Amino acid sequence: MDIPSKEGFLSNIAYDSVIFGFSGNTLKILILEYHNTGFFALPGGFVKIDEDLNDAVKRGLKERTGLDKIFLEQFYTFGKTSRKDSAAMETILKANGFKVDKQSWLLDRFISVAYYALINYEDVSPQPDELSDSINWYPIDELPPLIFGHDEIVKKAIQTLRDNLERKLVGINLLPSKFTMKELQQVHEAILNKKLRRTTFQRKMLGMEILERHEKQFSGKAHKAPYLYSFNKVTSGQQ
Amino acid sequence: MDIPSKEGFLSNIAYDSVIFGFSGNTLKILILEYHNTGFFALPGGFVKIDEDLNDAVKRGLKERTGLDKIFLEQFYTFGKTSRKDSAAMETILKANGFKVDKQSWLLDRFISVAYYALINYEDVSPQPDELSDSINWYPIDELPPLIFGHDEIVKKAIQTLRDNLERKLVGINLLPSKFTMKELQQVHEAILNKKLRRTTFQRKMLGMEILERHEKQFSGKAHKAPYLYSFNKVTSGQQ
DNA sequence: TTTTATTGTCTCAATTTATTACAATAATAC
DNA sequence: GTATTATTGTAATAAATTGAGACAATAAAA
Repeated sequence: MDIPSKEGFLSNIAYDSVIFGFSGNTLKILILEYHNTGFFALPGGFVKIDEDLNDAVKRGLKERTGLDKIFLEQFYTFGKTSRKDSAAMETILKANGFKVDKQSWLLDRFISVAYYALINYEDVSPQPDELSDSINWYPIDELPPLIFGHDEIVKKAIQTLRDNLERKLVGINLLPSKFTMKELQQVHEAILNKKLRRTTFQRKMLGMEILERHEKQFSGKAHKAPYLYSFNKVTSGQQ
Repeated sequence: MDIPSKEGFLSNIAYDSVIFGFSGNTLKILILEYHNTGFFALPGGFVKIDEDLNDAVKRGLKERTGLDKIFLEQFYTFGKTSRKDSAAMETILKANGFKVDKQSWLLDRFISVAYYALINYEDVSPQPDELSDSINWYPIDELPPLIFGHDEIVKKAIQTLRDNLERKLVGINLLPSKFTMKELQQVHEAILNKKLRRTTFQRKMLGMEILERHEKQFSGKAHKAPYLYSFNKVTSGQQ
């Protein structure tokens, strides 16, 4: 079988996406594993000749998660020559039954534009692409080693998410449309990896005047029921 | 004359740099003008096949400014298809006496990784490249219209600089190694485009404990001489 | 010697943030 | 039913930060 054609894609340019979800009080990332190689990597892809870069990333996310409108933000472009790993790529292609030509565009060097996405964990059942075996959620502190320098990309994604958390209140994008104050606090705690003070957190969130209060949620627990909140404006990093 | 050869450069990838300087109490940017076209643009360039992206940008800056170690930070990668302007590029090439081939790589679409640099205005005498006529400082609120979507790049660069100013105290990189508190305040005011309170500003800067105080500067003015300060740790966005 | 303009620092007020306290429940245990 | 338990929402107070003004200390000029 021949390698997928380069036709229609830009050369030397790729994107990678760090897709965050929140479940079991833990921040998780979608990682894919390539068929019969033991190689793990971030989901990524290429840009079509006549496609906006951001649209290419959205297209890839749609294919992987089925989701259309999600929080998505570009955070860095990685361009070190050391990122190239032809041997790993060759292994992956061979494991997928492709005939490998030394001149193949896939063995070439790519500069990768990295994005992070925030999605509601419950909304997705991730789909692997044709080269990969599986795509699964991994807690951010239990990631397998990643190829193609993707470890560094994840590290910077987490740092960016932390930096943006307060300024843009991005954590909301990891929750369902209605959530309790406690859930929001747990998201913040998972991202920052530290405990926050309940009263201060609550006052700060309400003080921002971007939360809308709804009916109470009767949890069945032996205590006062919490209110549900939703976000009352669009916070999207999409340009 | 034939168009410069594509040989040795990555395809579809370029970089653009927004180079800030501070002079006459005003924030300025280096803008180049192409020979006989009336077209203005940011200085940019291409990445060699076996060159790190960051190194390519540093190389370009060195050629334009003669400076080696300067504050440089990547801030966004622009990838809209609408950025392509083959007509303008063709005009530029013709004005430089090149035979233009419709297939030329220079007429192709580029995804541009944008960087901003902060330099000490007095340290440079900018050099135009072979395609351009001149390279000059322009106050940020008196820029000519720029081609290739560079207006948008400048806008985002200024916004990034503002966002980073307090967090990273980047303004220092626009000054000589020794400076007065007043000069530092003027840099901040130029970047934020608003007046700051002298006493509050001074207390905040000194409170950060990253300034070192030196001997007084005798300015020849009829008042108390100010201390000189320098920055006591490296603040570089270089990766 | 006095005047002028600016600098460095202090004080007090205003605002913001942290911490504690406590009343209000929704279910449970008796 | 009534007391108990585990939260939640909010108010009250303390601590920290920031804003605004005051003032003494000059370096040079008048």
